[in-house]
Amino acid sequence: MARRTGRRPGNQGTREAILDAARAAFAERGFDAASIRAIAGTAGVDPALVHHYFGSKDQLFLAAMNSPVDPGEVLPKVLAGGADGIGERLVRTFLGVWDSPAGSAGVALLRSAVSNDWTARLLREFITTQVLRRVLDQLDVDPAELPLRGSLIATQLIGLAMMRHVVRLEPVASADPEALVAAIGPTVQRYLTGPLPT
Amino acid sequence: MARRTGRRPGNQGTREAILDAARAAFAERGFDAASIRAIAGTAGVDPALVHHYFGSKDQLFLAAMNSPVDPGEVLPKVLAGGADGIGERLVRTFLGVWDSPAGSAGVALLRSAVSNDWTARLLREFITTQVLRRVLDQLDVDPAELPLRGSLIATQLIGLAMMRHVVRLEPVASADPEALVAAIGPTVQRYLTGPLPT
DNA sequence: CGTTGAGTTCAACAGCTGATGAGTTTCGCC
DNA sequence: GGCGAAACTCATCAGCTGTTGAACTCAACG
Repeated sequence: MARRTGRRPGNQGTREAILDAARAAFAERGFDAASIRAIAGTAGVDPALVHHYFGSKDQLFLAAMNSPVDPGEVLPKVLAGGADGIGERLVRTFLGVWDSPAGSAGVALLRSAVSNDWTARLLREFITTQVLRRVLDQLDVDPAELPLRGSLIATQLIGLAMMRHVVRLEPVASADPEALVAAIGPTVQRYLTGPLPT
Repeated sequence: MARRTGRRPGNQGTREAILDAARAAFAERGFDAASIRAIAGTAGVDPALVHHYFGSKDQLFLAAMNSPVDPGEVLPKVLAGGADGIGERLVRTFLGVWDSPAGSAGVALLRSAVSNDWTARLLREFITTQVLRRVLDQLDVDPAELPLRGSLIATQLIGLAMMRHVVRLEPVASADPEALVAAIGPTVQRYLTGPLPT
């Protein structure tokens, strides 16, 4: 079987070029406002080719988000050190991720989740199943308390990302990362290990 | 002078109906995604009438935001009690505002600021000139430290609003307000009066 | 009465959107 | 060389967008 003849070239990076352009566009304008025509334009490609590769705008978005985001790799290092000082380590790692290439995917996800329903669901599921679940496995937090502690941390960290990378409110937008770690780390620490209201 | 003849009826509330529909639409979909046609539709009015009253979509947005938001009224009560327990009072008042009619304007502003540049500028200026300035006047915070303290508070509070009213992550989305006050109040308190990193 | 002008509607413009399907080029294999 | 298939382009569709200008309705005034 497997009669495979015909053109099978190295697919010389145009697919990756489209994904890069898509990530940049989604990060800058959000899912709804980013247009396939503009993405194809900066990738130097015909708009129809985007559909040829990815089928629909939704699937293009999913493909652009899936590749660079991988909490399974970075989270264990944060959790391995135990509960002591985990707040500061979490904030430091969090800030690092947003300044990396994966950061544009994050901005895209965040921007899109605000104006588009199904991307918001995507963000929620990412937070709950990809992040909170792993924390629960590694750290011994009371499973009954984990959702509240986790979403409290989410309010602080998503708010930090919003102000620093989306709304760009100074001086947080261009503050030294370590200053933010020192200021916000204790907050996260308290949300994770401190007392909880009844 | 003042030759005013012709029809001068009571302007029977259609203008307010348009504003209400606009606030709801902007809150639910954001500035870009909300359409004048849809707004006119739920207001039971022809789309052209919206332009007749407000001129452009931008001006309609401004008109819809201006009426219900007034930090000059609620902030003094929060600040009057002095620095003791101001964190909890701020969070309590903040949550109250978002659950009031003014909350939909807030959601609209927040949603829009993420995907639209000039509404983001609007939100930034609202935070800095309407909120932080008044805090500076009433509380004796070192003016040099106020911007950083203020924007740290903004990360926490905007993050709270995002999670509770936009992304709707549970259990924060439907948590008892007083539980959130108890959990987040100390954070705000520390950002405002606690030590600051160099 | 008739004029006036605000309230309101109709029809249409140009521009953009995601998507489709047929057509063309270009390569790898037999 | 020539066949097959992947990479890629062109033209086009229907639908939506904000905005415009002319037209119509109708209550109040002189």
